[in-house]
Amino acid sequence: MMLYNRIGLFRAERGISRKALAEAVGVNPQTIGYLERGDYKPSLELAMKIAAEFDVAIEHLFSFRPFEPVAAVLRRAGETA
Amino acid sequence: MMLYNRIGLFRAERGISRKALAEAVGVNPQTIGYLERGDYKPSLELAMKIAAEFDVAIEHLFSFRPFEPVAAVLRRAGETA
DNA sequence: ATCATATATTGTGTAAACACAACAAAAACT
DNA sequence: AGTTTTTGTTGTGTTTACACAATATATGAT
Repeated sequence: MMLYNRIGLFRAERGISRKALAEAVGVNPQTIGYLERGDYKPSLELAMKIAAEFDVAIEHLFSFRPFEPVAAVLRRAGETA
Repeated sequence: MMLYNRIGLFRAERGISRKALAEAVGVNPQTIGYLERGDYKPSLELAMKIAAEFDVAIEHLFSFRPFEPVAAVLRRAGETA
C-alpha cells in the first residue's frame, strides 16, 4: 500500500534541507530522502516527530490517498487573493 | 522512548476483543497485545488503520506522554452529569 | 463442572526501517 | 569560472515490528 506525504512541501515552505530536518528529528539524512520518495514508510514515532517539527497534524503530513494540490486547498479555503 | 496508547480504552468502550480488532486492521492478535502493553511501537501504517477503525485522530490514540484520565477529560469538557 | 472466549507468555523466523559510508550529479552561491 | 550545498544512488549491517505456533491462565456462559 502506497503512503503519500507532504514532507518536501513543508520543507520547501520553510526552506529547510533534508539534512537539517534529519538532525531536528534525529535520523540519518538519507532516511528523509527515502521517506519523501515513498521508498520507506515511517514508524509512528518518526512520523510524530516530523509532524511536531512542522507543527501539523499527522493526517496532514501522511495519507494513504494522494494529497490534494495546494492550489485546490487554497480555493476551498476561500483565501482572498 | 515510551509510547502510550488508548487502544485498550477504545476497545473496552466498543466491546471489541483484540482478536476482532486484529482482524479489522489486518494483523496478528498478539500484535495488538504487544501494542497495548507498550512492548511494540507501531508502524505509522498500523497506527493509522487502528485510528481509522476507532474513528479517532492518531494524536488521541498514541502519545509520547501519558494520557490524561478520562474522568479529567470529562470534567474539562464540562459534560453535564 | 464444563466449555468457550479472552488474555498473557515464550519461542522462532522474516521483512523492512533504520544507520552509516561512499560517490555522483545537480543546483546555488561567490 | 570555481566551490559549496543539496540531492540521488548504491551497498552493507543491525534492530525491531511483525507473523505464526504452542501453551497457560483467567474469565464467562451454559
